[in-house]
Amino acid sequence: MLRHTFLRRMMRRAGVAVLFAAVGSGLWYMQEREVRDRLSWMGVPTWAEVTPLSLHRVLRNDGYLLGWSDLRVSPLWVSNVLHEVENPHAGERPGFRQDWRSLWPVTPDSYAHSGYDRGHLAPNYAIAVVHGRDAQRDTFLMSNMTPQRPDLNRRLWQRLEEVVIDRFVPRLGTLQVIAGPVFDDDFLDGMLNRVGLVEVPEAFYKILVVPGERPRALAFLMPQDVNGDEPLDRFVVSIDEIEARTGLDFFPQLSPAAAESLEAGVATEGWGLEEVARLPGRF
DNA sequence: TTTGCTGT
Repeated sequence: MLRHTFLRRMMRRAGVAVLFAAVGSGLWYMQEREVRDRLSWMGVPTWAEVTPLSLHRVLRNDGYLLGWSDLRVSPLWVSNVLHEVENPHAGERPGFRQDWRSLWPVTPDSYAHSGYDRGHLAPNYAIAVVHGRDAQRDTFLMSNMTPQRPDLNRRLWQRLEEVVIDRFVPRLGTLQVIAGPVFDDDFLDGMLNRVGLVEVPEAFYKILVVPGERPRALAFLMPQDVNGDEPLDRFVVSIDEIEARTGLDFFPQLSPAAAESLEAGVATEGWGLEEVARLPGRF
């Protein structure tokens, strides 16, 4: 009899524990979903085809999300939202920091004497202005860096980032931005072509979307090997082309019809791209 | 007001 009540009491406790775990993980899941929805319109990028090289873990940062590949030792995509602000102001540049969530030791020194820059994917200035100081600090995590040639990083890519926050956002309002690297198809080349442990991309993409009833998109694909003073509109591509080059599926929550109309073609009307394509660089 | 590196 005594034994019987003891068992029942234990069962009840176990039940309560399971209930707590279920509610807790349910709440965690809902909150995670809520954050992801806020930081990534129509869902975070996913892989079109499951291979070891396409796997990524979603790392949550202040102001942006990042898909981390443990095999490439590299981000595969970063996603953030930009909107207009009253008085744009960015604090002083914080220092580069190791991101312990990457597991692999990628330190601020890892790129030294490599000939490559530590190139931001989620940009310092735009994120700082829109999302504040803590978000700005998060853009300096080494997990947000990819090896970029200086002429790309400091010139062409910098001009693109400047045009996005200074021209496109005021003109079009809120923008969903996704940026990331493009890698060589060859597995062995990828294993050998590294800065420290980090795989060196052969190109970079940036996708801009104006969300809404009839969303509009503009996408760029820029190779490492540029002079830096090329007009930006030379690098415009369709989202489908970026998906083909990266193996990623962007905006997976779009219906097939909506995805087709947004991603299949190139439509530059309305962006004012001609006016900004040749603006000189800052550096 | 926006990118970085190297050498001291």
